[in-house]
Amino acid sequence: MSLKYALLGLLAERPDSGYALTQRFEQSLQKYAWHANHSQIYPELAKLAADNLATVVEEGARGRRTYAITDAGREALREWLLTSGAGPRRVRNEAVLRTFLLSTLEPDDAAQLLRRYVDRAAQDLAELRAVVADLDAAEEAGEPQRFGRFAAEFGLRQYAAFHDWARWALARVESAAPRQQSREQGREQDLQE
Amino acid sequence: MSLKYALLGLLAERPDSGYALTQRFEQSLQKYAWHANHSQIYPELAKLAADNLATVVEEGARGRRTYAITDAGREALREWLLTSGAGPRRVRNEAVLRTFLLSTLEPDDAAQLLRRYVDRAAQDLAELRAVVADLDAAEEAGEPQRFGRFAAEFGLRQYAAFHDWARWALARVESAAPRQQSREQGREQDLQE
DNA sequence: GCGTTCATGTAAATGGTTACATGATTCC
DNA sequence: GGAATCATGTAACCATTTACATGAACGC
Repeated sequence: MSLKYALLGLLAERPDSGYALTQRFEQSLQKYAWHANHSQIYPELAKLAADNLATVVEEGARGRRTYAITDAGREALREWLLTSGAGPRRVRNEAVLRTFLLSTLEPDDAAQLLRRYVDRAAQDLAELRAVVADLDAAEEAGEPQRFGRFAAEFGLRQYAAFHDWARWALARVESAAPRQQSREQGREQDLQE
Repeated sequence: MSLKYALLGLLAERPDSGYALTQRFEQSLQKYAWHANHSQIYPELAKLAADNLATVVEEGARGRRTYAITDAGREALREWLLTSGAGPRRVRNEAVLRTFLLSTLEPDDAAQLLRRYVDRAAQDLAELRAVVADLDAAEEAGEPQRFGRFAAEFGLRQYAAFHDWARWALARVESAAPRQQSREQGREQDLQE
């Protein structure tokens, strides 16, 4: 069900082809909200058109078909947003799963992984800050964008929180096993026979 | 693939039955990391046993079968955690999707929803803080828990970030359309002219 | 004895991924 | 003319959800 509304949401911002929507998915939604690839998107667009929630408004080169949201589509989207918030919050996020399970590792393995996470979060943060700076500059210049800026800010705060958490977790893991983090392996003392 | 490792991870903490694992899924993983229900978990456990990554270590009342992770299972889990971090980070999170799409609504609708989100995040935060306090108290008393504390701290920081984001978004939406929000709640003081 | 919780499963349908397939257009 | 990109689709497979199904044990 969610894919349907994700597409309606993207179309509510502006009309686009399946190809373009696939790209917008990759850019704005994939990392935080929802993922889908083209083989799912094309049939779903056909379904939206069949249900009169979207229509083909243009046929261009290379069989390109541009879809636009209809009034019925906009209403369906609004309805879903305003009413559907109550249910259970189910999440699937493999990266987070990995971080949770990391506490099942030996402290040295866990610390090694956490260091990688901290580094990568820092990188992600730097990239997003650049994106946000661009968006803000564009806004200064007059454009009214909304969707992208919200998403970027969300990502920014999420990554910052993750970065902080990973450093907190690393400190905990290191203080739990403050032995040798000098050599990376060489664990000799753990045969407590 | 992820379900397999999620189960191995839970079993790495302690042996449990399919029934108990279903509950642990609901408590610790569902909200942030991964979701699965019993009809998926039972067959997957059978598969783990067939692959010798887990074994039945006890058969109790009511057909209860307790599974434990094997050495091979522990090694498979470690392998996955240490090597699989590179791929694309795909996320499915309906709640976040809804927050992103909210910027397609009329400002008044969006503001109304955001207020709900702010309130709920505050509630979630309060609940988690209580959980964390309990965990920390148990730790003071000697128990060495690891998994649950990491997850709880993660949730805490995540909800805090979401709460902040929602308030930021609300301020933006309200300043974009500062018309009539006088009724509906009773907030009079926010025209800080 | 009756209701609740414990406990496990299977089947049908839906949702999602990966692989296969095709061809037009653009840029060089 | 050849490579890259644009553009759409289908099919087979795997993952997940929902619904159906059963019965033992426990608390009262």
